[in-house]
Amino acid sequence: MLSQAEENYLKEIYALEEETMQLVSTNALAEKMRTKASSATDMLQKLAQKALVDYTKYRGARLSSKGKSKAITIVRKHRLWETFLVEKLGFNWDEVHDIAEQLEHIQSQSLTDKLDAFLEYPSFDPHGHPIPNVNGKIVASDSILLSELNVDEEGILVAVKDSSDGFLKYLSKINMTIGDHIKVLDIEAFDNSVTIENNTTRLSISGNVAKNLYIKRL
Amino acid sequence: MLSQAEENYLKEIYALEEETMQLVSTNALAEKMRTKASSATDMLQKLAQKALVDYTKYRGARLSSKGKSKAITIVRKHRLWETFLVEKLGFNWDEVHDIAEQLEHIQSQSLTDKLDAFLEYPSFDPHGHPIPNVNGKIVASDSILLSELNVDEEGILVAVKDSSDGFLKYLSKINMTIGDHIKVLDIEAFDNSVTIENNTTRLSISGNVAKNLYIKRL
DNA sequence: AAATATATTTAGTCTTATCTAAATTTGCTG
DNA sequence: CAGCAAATTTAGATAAGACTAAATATATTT
Ligand SMILES: [Mn+2]
Ligand SMILES: [Mn+2]
Ligand SMILES: [Mn+2]
Ligand SMILES: [Mn+2]
Repeated sequence: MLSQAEENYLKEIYALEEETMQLVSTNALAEKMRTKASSATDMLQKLAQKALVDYTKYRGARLSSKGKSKAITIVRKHRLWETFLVEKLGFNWDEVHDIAEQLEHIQSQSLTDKLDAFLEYPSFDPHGHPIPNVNGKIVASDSILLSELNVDEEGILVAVKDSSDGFLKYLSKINMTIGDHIKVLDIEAFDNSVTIENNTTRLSISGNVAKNLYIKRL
Repeated sequence: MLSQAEENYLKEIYALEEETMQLVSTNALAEKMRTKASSATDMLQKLAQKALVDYTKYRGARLSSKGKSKAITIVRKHRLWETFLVEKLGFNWDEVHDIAEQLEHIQSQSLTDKLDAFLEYPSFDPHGHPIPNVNGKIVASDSILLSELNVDEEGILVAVKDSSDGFLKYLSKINMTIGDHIKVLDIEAFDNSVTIENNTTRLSISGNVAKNLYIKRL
């Protein structure tokens, strides 16, 4: 059985691999885990020892198939719990991450499966992220970042990239949520800020914000 | 914030105090925690240091009011989660203890409160044990053990004392659950076994079983 | 290709929670 | 009340996971 620390590292290695499509470096991992490079090295050595990652000294690591399957199980639990917290307990989408960070470590296959059934097998969590099914299968997404849209293009906001408290609270403040219909009205060349129309409201968002919103083209 | 180990010890000290109404001894605590006396001593010293227990070397320990309130919070969470698992997810009452043993350590006051509301503020868990309310208040019980009933007395099974898997599975097997109407037909003097009528069925249970069933007299 | 900068690993320390073995205290018995 | 047994504490070790400082490897510049 894996410790919570091991599980958290596996999940982060998985996320970094998906994001960069490259070997995960010690520094990148340490930064995400908010720890020191030496700690990341220790953990990579241990995970390699347990055959959960393929790790080459000084070069970086990637998940083994065993490690990947563990990581997906944890992601599945995390997203199911987030969905439970929002759908059943009435939390806001910006309140659930830290709680799910704990709940994802509860060890019980039958609990996960019954929770999944109770929620009626959801495909996406409150942030629009896909929930792996019981076999670890994840629905492919053809969404792109809002920053990649051109003027006059439209789409539906299907997910956020950054799901930090701060970003989610900002979105709530500007009244933007998953499912919104968005149209690009203008793009400022000098700072990449984007003027959009959303819910018949016109507003301007920074380039950084635009890079954290996943849109499905209409 | 308390570690899981500290929380588990606090909960067990609380249970032992309630059960024996005496100072908790190192050996008794170690046995319940399935650890060694030296480990229990270490933990008692740490808990005393944190003012969660009043502890006198060689004499034993009792919870401080701070420690008791922590313990009750953990018991509250444990029993709320057990109720959730049975009522909402469809687990059997003999499957939930180990999962709740993990869930009780999730840190989030608002989660506990929202879960309580979602379950409509239950007063008892699936084993008939009272659930402390948000202020730590526990409903007093006037139930007695089945072993204390005399021949011809009747009552309702309101709770189990032993809530181990094995005991609960046994009760399921003989078709006995919380809420059953039970009448004592006969008591064997030589081994304290009890013949009862339950659900119009007559059956015999051992003295040990009778000592683990809480009955409310009719 | 050497020099420098950056990334990574290693060595050694710390804390928590466990254990075994040894020392100490308490409590009971003769 | 002395002596022994049981209960409890202390001492010393171990493992996980973190940290700092030092060593080493890799990458970038001249
Ligand atoms: Mn986590
Ligand atoms: Mn999410
Ligand atoms: Mn527990
Ligand atoms: Mn219970």
